[in-house]
Amino acid sequence: MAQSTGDEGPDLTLGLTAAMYVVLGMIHLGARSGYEIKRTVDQSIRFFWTISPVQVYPSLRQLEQAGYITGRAEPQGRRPRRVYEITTAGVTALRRWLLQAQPMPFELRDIGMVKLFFADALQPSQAHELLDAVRERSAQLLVTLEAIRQQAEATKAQGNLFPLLTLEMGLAFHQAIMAACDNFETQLPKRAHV
Amino acid sequence: MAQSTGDEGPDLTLGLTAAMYVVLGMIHLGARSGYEIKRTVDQSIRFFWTISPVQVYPSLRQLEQAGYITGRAEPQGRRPRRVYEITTAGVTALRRWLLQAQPMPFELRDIGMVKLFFADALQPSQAHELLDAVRERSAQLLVTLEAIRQQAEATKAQGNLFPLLTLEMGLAFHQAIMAACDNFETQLPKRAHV
DNA sequence: GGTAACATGTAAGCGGTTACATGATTAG
DNA sequence: CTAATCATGTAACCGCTTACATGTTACC
Repeated sequence: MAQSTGDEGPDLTLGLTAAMYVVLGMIHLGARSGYEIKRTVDQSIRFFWTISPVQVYPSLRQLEQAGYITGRAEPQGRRPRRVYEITTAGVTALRRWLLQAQPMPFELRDIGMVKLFFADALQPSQAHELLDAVRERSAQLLVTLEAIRQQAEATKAQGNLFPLLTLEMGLAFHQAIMAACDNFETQLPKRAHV
Repeated sequence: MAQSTGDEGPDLTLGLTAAMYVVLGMIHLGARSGYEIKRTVDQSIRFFWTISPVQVYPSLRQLEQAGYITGRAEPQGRRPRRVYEITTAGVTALRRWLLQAQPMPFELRDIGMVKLFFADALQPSQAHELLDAVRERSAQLLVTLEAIRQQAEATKAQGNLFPLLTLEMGLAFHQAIMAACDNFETQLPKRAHV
C-alpha cells in the first residue's frame, strides 16, 4: 500500500504510533534487542509510559520495514535473538517526531486519584484509609525511582541529560502528592478509632 | 453471546469498568443528566481522567440495569432529557469500589514526558524548545486548574472535601514540573541563538 | 438570525491488554 | 536440579477514541 510515487516512501511515517517511537527512541539510546527495549522502558520511563512485549516485537518489524532500523540475527548459543540499530533515516524520523508541535495533550489516567476524588462518599475513617493507600503508593514509587536514579546518572555521564530530568519530575510529583496528603490529613475530622 | 443460562445474572457487577464508576460517582455528587456528567468530569477530574459522551450514555444504561441508578425522562420543552439518581445499592457499590484494595497501579501515559526523555537526540537549541513546550503546557494547565478552584471550594462548602484535594495535587504536580524545567534549564549548555 | 450550549446517540476501528505458548541459558 | 532470566511470539478480546449524525433551546 501507499505505493512509492517516485519521490519518497511508504507513508508509515504518518502511521507510526507513539509506542513505535518509544521503541525507536530506546534503540537510539542503545537498546539492542526487543527484550532489552522492554526492560529499559520499565527501568526508565515506567511512570509515564508502559509497553508490553506484544507491542514491542511488531513495532520492531514495522520500524525495520520503514527503514528506520536495521536488524540482524545474533543468537546467543541456541537461543534466538535479533538485534537492531537505528539508521540515519530513523534518527531523522525520531527528531522530526520530537519537534512536531503536536498538541501534546496532557492525559493522565489514574484510578487512585479518581477514587480519592470520590472519597467523600466514605466514612471519615475509611476515607483516611484511602488517603493512606494513595500516599503509600507514592511512597513506594519514590523508592523505586530512587533505585533508578543510579542508572539515570550513569546515562547522564554518557551524555544523555534528559532521562535524569524526567526522573526528577517523577520524584517531584510523588513528593508533591505525599505532601498534599499529609497536609490534607490535618484538615480532616479526626479519625474515629477503628 | 453470554446467554442467560437460567439463573439470571448479567453479572454486570463484576464487569463494571472504571468509567462506569466515574459516572456513578458523579451522579452521587449530584450530576443529573449524561451531558452534565460529561461536563462535570471535564471541570473536575480532567487531568487524571477523561470520558467521552460515547462512554457516558451506555454506562448510564448499564448502571440502571444493574440497579445502581434510576432514570426518568425529564425533557426540557421539546428537547429530550433523561435524569438519574443513585440508589442505595448504587451507593453501596460505589463505596465497595472505593475501598477495594485493588492494585491501583500508577499508570500515567504522557507523550510530552516521553519526548522530553528522548530530547538528547536533538540539538541543544531544539531541546530547549521542547523543554519550553512542556513547561508552557503545565503553565497553561495551571491557569485552567486555578479557574476550577472556585468550583472545588464551593463543593467543599457543601461538604465534599476531596475534590479540592485532588485539585491541589494537580496544581502541585504542574508547579513541580515547571520548577524542574526551570532548574534544568540552568544546567543545559547555553542555547545558541536561533 | 446565527452561534453556542444542551442533549443523545450510532458505527467503525485501533491500540493495547490479557492469556496463552515455547524454548534456551544462567545462577544458585 | 530448579528457578529466574533471556527471548520471542500468537490469538482473542475490549475499552476507548474518532468520525459522524440529529435536533432543541438559549443567547447576543
